[in-house]
Amino acid sequence: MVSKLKFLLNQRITPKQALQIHACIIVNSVTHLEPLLVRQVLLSVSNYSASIIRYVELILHHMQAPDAFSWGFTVRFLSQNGRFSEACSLYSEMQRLGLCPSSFAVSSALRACARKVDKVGGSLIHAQAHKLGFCGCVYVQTALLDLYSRVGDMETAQRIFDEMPERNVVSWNSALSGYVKTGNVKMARKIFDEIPEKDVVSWNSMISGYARVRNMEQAALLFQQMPERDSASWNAMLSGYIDYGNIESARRLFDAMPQQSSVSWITMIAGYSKCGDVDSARILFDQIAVKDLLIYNAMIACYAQNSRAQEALQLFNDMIQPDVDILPDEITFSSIISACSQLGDLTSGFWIESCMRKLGIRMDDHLITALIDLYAKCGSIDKAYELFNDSRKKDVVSYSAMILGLGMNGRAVDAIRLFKEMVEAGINPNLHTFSGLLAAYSHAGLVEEGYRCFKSMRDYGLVASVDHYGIMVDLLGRAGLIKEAYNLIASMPTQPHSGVWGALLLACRMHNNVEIGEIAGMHCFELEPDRAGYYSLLANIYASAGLWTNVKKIRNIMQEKGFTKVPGCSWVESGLYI
DNA sequence: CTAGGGTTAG
Repeated sequence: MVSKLKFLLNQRITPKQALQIHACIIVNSVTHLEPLLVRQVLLSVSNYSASIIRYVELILHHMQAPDAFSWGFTVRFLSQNGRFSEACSLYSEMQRLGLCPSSFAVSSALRACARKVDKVGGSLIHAQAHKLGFCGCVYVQTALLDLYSRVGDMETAQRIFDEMPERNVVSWNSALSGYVKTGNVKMARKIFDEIPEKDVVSWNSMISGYARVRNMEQAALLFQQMPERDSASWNAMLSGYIDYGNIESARRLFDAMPQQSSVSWITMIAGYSKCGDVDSARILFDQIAVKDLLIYNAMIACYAQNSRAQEALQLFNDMIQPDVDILPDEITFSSIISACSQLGDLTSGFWIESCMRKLGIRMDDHLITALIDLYAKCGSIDKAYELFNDSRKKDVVSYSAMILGLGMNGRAVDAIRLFKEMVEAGINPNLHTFSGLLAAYSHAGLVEEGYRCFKSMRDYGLVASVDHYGIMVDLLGRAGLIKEAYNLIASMPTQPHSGVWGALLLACRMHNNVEIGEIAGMHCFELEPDRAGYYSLLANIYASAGLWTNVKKIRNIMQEKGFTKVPGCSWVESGLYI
């Protein structure tokens, strides 16, 4: 068996073959493998990142006594392929086994902590590197510099940088990107100007620094001045224009690029997604000759974020077909679960969960939160609660999902309690949190408390969005406080959308208020002329007041517009309410 | 090995 494996490994193996080797190891329980052999397995498969990562870890765990090299290699391998959590846990595991990490493993583990923005974990490794005497190694120093830069501790980063006896261009660039990431363009520029030999990465970092603070003029200036541009330079400009909200400029740049990379396509698709232009995103997507996992993820996310759940699921289905055969990852599933949640489709939720188990997908915080939302929206509030309670890291997103779910399931008291718990835990609520909380008050009909809650948003430094006003109008309107609801709309700092006026119109129908109902109706007609529901609501308001001439007028308009049937109960489905 | 550009949850 071992000799057979050895033979295979001396060939140039493909990912599929590597998988077969792995299967052999498992099936035949070859646990007495020599470290050398496993080392070769690791080296062979490391050329095929994405789909093979999970197996590397498995292989390691099937070795009898892996040596420090194999552990270190695996840590580096995982860290370089975006599996930061796995890299960190393997790093600590090798130490529990009494193996001494090399500077190789240390810098990889530091990189993993840096990317995870895990300052505590990173500091522990820092202390350890110190003890092991690795702090004189320029790679370790640069990794430390990068760690503190990424967690936003620029004082420590600067200190490490100052104490470095020798700096290479990577060290300079790490410090530079630290200031770029913390939004300190001034210091970034200072570092940039001091770099003895700037390379293309230095220029790119500085460009994205300007792009980050929306200074596209300076970014464009540097872009023109730089001696050579690579793909990342163009992409930095591209994402700058997109964050700036200037999709047209982004597209012009995209079309002018000498060569679009995978990153360019993804940036562009995400850009269209952000401004709601799903169709343009799809047109781009279809033009891509070779689509990888991240491109599928971007397009699926685009559908999911723009309420086109059905298409998200369809694309997911396409990508797992044998002719495409791309393995989905955590990010794919986050979007897919969100899509199922939008459809209120618990059945496909179960299917997705079994799919994830089959693929060995790890439940990360994003996935747990997505599942909480799915179960909560589908009425399985207890299952959602279970997930929430079991989750290690509760943040503002998972709390918000849970609060929203409780409110929707008529458990306003629990929602309010959870909100208090969250604030006491030192987690700051955001706009999403208040959408859920206000909706809970609205469902429970707690007018005064809801209004107080709405007012309290300011105390958290939050400015209510149109949607929050919509919920408040609904809350007041249902309680019959039509005039107050109307005044609230009048006091809005931004233009109300049709949802807000629609909520008022519905309240007027419930309480038969002709005067304000007319105003609300007119606004609705103006904002959404082709929605029949608004017309019939106003007609009903007139009818209830016996204003039959007005009823007739509305009916005539409806006929002219070709609205034949008067929708009765489509209001909930039509999305006026969440 | 360490640095720059991209995809995820309410």
